[in-house]
Amino acid sequence: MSSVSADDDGHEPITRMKSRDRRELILEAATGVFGDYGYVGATTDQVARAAGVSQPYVVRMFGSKEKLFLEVLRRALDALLSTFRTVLAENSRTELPRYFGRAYVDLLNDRGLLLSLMHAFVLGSDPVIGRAAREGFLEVYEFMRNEAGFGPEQTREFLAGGMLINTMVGLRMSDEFDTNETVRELLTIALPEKLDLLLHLGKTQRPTSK
Amino acid sequence: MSSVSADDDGHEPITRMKSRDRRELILEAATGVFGDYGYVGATTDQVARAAGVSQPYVVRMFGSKEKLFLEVLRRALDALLSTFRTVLAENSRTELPRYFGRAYVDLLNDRGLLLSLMHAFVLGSDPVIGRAAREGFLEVYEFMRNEAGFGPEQTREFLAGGMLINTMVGLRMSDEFDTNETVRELLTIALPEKLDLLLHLGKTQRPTSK
DNA sequence: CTACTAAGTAATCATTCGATTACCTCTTAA
DNA sequence: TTAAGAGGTAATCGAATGATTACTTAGTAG
Repeated sequence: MSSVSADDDGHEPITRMKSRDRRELILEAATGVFGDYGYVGATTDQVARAAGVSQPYVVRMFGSKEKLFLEVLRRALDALLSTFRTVLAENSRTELPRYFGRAYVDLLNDRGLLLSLMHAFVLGSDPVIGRAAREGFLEVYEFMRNEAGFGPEQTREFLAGGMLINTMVGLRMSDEFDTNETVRELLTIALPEKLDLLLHLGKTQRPTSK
Repeated sequence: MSSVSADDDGHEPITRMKSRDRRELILEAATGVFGDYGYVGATTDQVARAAGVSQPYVVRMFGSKEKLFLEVLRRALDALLSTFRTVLAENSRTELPRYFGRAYVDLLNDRGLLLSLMHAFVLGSDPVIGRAAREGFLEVYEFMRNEAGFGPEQTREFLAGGMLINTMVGLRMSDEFDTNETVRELLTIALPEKLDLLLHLGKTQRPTSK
């Protein structure tokens, strides 16, 4: 969730914002909340609170919870792809996989981003979200094959590694890092360098109440 | 979901069963439903209908939706591990990875089994389900390392490949197989042989109403 | 037979949640 | 200065859902 004023509770001088800016704020908050609870599990009220606005405002601004999630998904994919494109532009072709890997793990800094993606990837049965999720995954696949010039097996390896990382994150496996030897082993294996990054995201904050 | 009398609607001579058997039936139905809609998205009523019993009966038999899901998760893990143990016992150590891979994909025959696992793996933030899911994943990891004798990198590769397959299934990517060239490419790459199996599971049946 | 137990349901309740409505109040252009 | 539009909320609604309660009825042991 937003690192600044996580619990934007109370009624501090809610400064009026241009709706574009407010929209941005809400999308960031929503990314965090959807990442933590999933599409179905998250409530528009949680998003509203995290963004410091009222629940009806969230719904009205995006039309529906579903449309809000679709925007979150879209933004997450854009962030992922644009990150990769930057990496692609700044590095030589050799060693590219390693750099992509690093960049991917770096995306964990944007709390909720990869988690929201992950949640979308499991919603294949949903008529509208499922379609969007499939198309999103395919975009990434096509980027690898066509833009980055990865071969089939190289692509498979990369995507598979990414899904393993996603799973570790989705499971909040890092929460158990210093209490469980096996977890340490697993995470060390699963994360290509950058283990420290995962660990310093802070233990998953658990809002006790919805 | 159950292949026989999928929609056990109406009030056909509901033969009374020993509760052990009924329990089994409900667990199978629940595996399918949870696989399709996820823990939060699935309703106890959907499970009940799929099992051909009333909703209160489902809740009473398992205590709560949460406990029901935990049992589904437990069974899925047991099925996975016992399958692997069988493979392990029947084959020589060399070529083991390939056989595990096949066995894993074969598990797709048990509709909902891998999907339910996948759904659990994304619930890390849930206090009780998250813990169970982490422990479950660790069981699989430890099996690979200790029982199957996989090395670290070999284990990583295997788990990563598994997560990629899970993602393809969760996304219902195969639904698009014959309408999208890229999907064909992706699935061919992602699935080590056994592609046909994934394709013949039947297009995800979509009950239009909950 | 009969009475008891286990299998199973109908009815209904309390909550939760997304959405809608009706309203308020800043900001700003003329 | 003021009207109007944009930013924003309080109140509330209806549907969905997990759970509970109070029953009914099929087996089955004696």
